[in-house]
Amino acid sequence: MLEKYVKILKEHSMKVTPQRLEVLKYLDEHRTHPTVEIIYMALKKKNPSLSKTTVYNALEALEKHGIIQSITISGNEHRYDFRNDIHHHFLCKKCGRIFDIDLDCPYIEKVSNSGFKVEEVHGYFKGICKDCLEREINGS
Amino acid sequence: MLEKYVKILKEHSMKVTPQRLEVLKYLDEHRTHPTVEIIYMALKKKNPSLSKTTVYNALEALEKHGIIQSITISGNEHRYDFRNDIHHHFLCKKCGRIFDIDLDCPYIEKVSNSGFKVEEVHGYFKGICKDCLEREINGS
DNA sequence: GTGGCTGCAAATCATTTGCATATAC
DNA sequence: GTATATGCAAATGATTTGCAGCCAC
Repeated sequence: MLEKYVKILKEHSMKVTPQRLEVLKYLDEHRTHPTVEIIYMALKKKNPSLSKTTVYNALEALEKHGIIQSITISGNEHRYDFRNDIHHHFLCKKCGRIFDIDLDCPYIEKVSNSGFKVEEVHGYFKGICKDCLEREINGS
Repeated sequence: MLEKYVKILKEHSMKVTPQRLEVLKYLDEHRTHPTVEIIYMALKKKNPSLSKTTVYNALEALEKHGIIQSITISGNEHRYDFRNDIHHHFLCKKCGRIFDIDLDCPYIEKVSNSGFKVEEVHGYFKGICKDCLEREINGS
C-alpha cells in the first residue's frame, strides 16, 4: 500500500523513512491543502513519537525534490499540495476551504518575453465559494 | 505636500493622523513592496517615538479601506503595495526584488463562471529577473 | 467630550536551529 | 560504517493582544 510512495522517493534518490512515507501518503489522500499542524496532528495519532520538526523536514525535502508544492494563499501559514503541476487555487473567505483551479496559463510566456526567467507561478483567487453563496441565499 | 494623502484618508472617512499620512506617503514614494519592518525603520528616523504597532495598525486600516493592498509572495512576511488595482508580481529569487506585472486577467470571469464569487486575485511569478540573468551571463 | 489611535510590553504562533541519538543504505 | 534523518528543546521572527494615555474631530 505504501509501495507507491516508496517508488516516488526512490525515483528521487531520497532515503525512504516511515515518516516521509506517511507524510506523502497523507498529502495524496487528503487533497485539502493541509497546514503543517494539520498533518502533524493527524499522523501523531498513529505514531505518537512523531516530531513536528520531522514533518517540517519531510515537507521541505519533498518540496525541494519537486514531488509536492507549497502554497501560501492564507498569508500566515504554509499549506501543502500533493500536486506538483502548475495550477491555481481559490480560498473561500467564509469556510476557509481551498479549491484547485485548473486553467491554461498563457502568462508564463508573456512574462518570459519581458526578460524574466519564470520558474514558478502561483495564482491565488479569494472570495466566496459556491456552497457558501448558496447558503447565503437560503439565509441560513 | 501631504495634502494628497489627507485627501485620500478623508475620502474614506478615516481619521487623519501624522502616522497614517507618513505610512501612506512612504508607500506612494517607494513602490518596492516594502515589509512592515522596512517601513517602520524608515519612518522611525524622522519620528523616533513611532511604534511598530502603529505601523501595523495603519497598514491594516489602509488595506481594509481598499486604499492599499498587501501581498504575501515571499511566504513568511507581508509586503505592501500602494497600488490597489488588480495586477501581478514577480519575485526574483536572486536579488529579492519584486516587480509589478501588468496583464489582463481573463481568468476572473472563468473562475466566476465556475460558481465562485471572486473578490481578490493575486498572481505570483517567481524566478530570476532580467538584471540577475545578465549578471549570470557576464559571469560576475 | 469622546471614540478612535498611538505606543509600549507581553503574548502568540509558525517556523528554524542546535544537537544528541537513531536509522537507512 | 557513515551520512543522513529523527526528535526534543530552545531560539527566532512576524504578528497580535491588552491596556493606559493621547489626539482628531
